[in-house]
Amino acid sequence: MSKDLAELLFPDIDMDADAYESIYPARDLAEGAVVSRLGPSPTGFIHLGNLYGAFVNERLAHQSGGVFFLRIEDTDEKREVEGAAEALIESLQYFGIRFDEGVTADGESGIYAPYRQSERRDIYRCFVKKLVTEGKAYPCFLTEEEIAEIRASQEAEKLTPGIYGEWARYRDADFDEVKRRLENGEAFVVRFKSCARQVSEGGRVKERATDSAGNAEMAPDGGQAAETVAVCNITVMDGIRGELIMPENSMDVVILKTGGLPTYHFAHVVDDHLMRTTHVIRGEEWLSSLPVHVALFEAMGWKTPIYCHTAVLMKMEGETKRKLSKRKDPELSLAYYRSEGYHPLAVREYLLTIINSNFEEWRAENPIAPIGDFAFTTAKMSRSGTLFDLDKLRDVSKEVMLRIPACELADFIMDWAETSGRNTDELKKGGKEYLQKILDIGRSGEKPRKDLAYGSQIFEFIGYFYEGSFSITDSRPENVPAEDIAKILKEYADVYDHADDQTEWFAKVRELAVNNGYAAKPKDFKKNPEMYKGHVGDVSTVIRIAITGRASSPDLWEIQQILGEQRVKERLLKSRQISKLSIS
RNA sequence: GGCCCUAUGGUCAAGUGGUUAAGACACUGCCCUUUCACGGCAGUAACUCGGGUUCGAGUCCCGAUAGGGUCACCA
Repeated sequence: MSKDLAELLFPDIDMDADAYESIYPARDLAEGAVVSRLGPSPTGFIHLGNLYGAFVNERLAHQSGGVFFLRIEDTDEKREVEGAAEALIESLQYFGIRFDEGVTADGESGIYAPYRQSERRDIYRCFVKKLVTEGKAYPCFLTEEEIAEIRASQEAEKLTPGIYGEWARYRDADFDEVKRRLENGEAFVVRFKSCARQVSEGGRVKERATDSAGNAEMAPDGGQAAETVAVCNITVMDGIRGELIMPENSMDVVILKTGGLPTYHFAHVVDDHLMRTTHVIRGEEWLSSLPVHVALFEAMGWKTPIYCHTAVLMKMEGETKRKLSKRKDPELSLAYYRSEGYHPLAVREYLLTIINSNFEEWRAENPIAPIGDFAFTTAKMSRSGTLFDLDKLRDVSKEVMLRIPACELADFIMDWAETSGRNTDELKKGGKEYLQKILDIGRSGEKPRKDLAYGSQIFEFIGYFYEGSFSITDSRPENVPAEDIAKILKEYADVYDHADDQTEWFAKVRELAVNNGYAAKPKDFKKNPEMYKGHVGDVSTVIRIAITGRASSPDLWEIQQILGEQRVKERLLKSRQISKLSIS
């Protein structure tokens, strides 16, 4: 009977489902090797959460000597966005995610192909046919309107909405009716028969947890110790969360849609079995459909993979935390970090600090080791929703930038400026070597500067090295009289010798300061403020503003060396002219 | 609303029955210092609540509360 039904539904499928076992054989991997995958749907938006998940998958597979592959889950034609898969691959690649197998930028690689679910249609249909044959699934002719009605009435009666029990009208429909409807050209979906033990079968007493001594009764205050519930519970071991107790699936969920493509639930079960996935690592939002997946694996007679449900990334909105959303948080898209110019390594490193709680500690002990050396564990993964912290990212980024040689950094900045649409004319004109010198200011030695965090910040930070973006933005220290400016600048220009080393140079600045009534050292000024107009720092600030346009900058001497003698003199002259104008 | 997950400073978090409850970011002050940055020192600030188990609970159990997730022919 069921066999006839299956034949009626899928006359075109004549392949034996078991044959797939040999087409997609078990992987020959060492004990303990993790096979994981990323299964994005190509909807065109990639946010930090995707990267977060990708890292967990990637690390777990690669550090165990396993395989990490990319499968595109494009079973929803309605939401699919043109070119989204390509963009996703490119983006993940930029942030350092390496796949061993699956969909690539220009095709596919691996023997478990195809890796696009839309191309695996017949495989799914073959397994659906098998389930129908075994009486574990059935065609359902409920229309959208009918389902909406059912839902409305269920809600009115405060019942759990869904297709189950008496509402599963076609669950036991007879062959002739199905045949008639099919001949009528009616559209159908295939639903999986829930085999949850229902209340009508006698119900079950919800099991209460027992303490280590075996005492089942933990409510001595007379509270309800036991409660009758609709279905039994199942227990699943989650790789991150440990033992999970959930109600058995009681819905007749759709596994094959009208168009002949499977739903996520069914597709992932078939694929992860056939592709020999050992660990399904995915977001917490999948937790509630876990019972469906477990039931599906059981019905298929397959071993369930180890599920690892990661915490979601949250965002602060007003007073409360909220899950990152595609629509509302464009600034948390991967594209944002790219356009702001965060180095991929920095984003990677930051994500790792929130993925594994002991990463920061490890990093402190191994300041220069590559990320790959860190032993990543699911046990150290956070279970609660994490708030994204931009301050922390920036801090991490500063450390990461310090580890990158100036030469590479210069290339990075050049590339970033180009791709993010900045004006790169001057950058190019100045040349890479010039940029490299600028980026390397104060980065060597015991206590290197940590000025550099990300592209757009750096671009702004080094602006005064380029004539086009150089302008005087800060004003002189308040205690320096306006008439002193031109005088200081003139005297400085007179004694300036580009060949001076840093000590010689500063000695001259100090002398100049003293000659003009400024203290040689800030401490002298603090002790006797009435004796001076200010101190050497004020004089340096005047010079600094003339050279860089700003009251604060890295070491002036180094800046002057990089700018070159001629431009230093030009800027001094220009400032003198401006200050004269402002006096008169 | 049902079900599920989560709960330590503003943020990320150590902590697995006995601690003066780590550390990092951020913040504040001081020191170093020609500015800024770096660095050093110091400081503000936390176990959601109520029961229970125990000699002893942040840690175990139950419950409440709060936040989040999910209840589709979306993944």
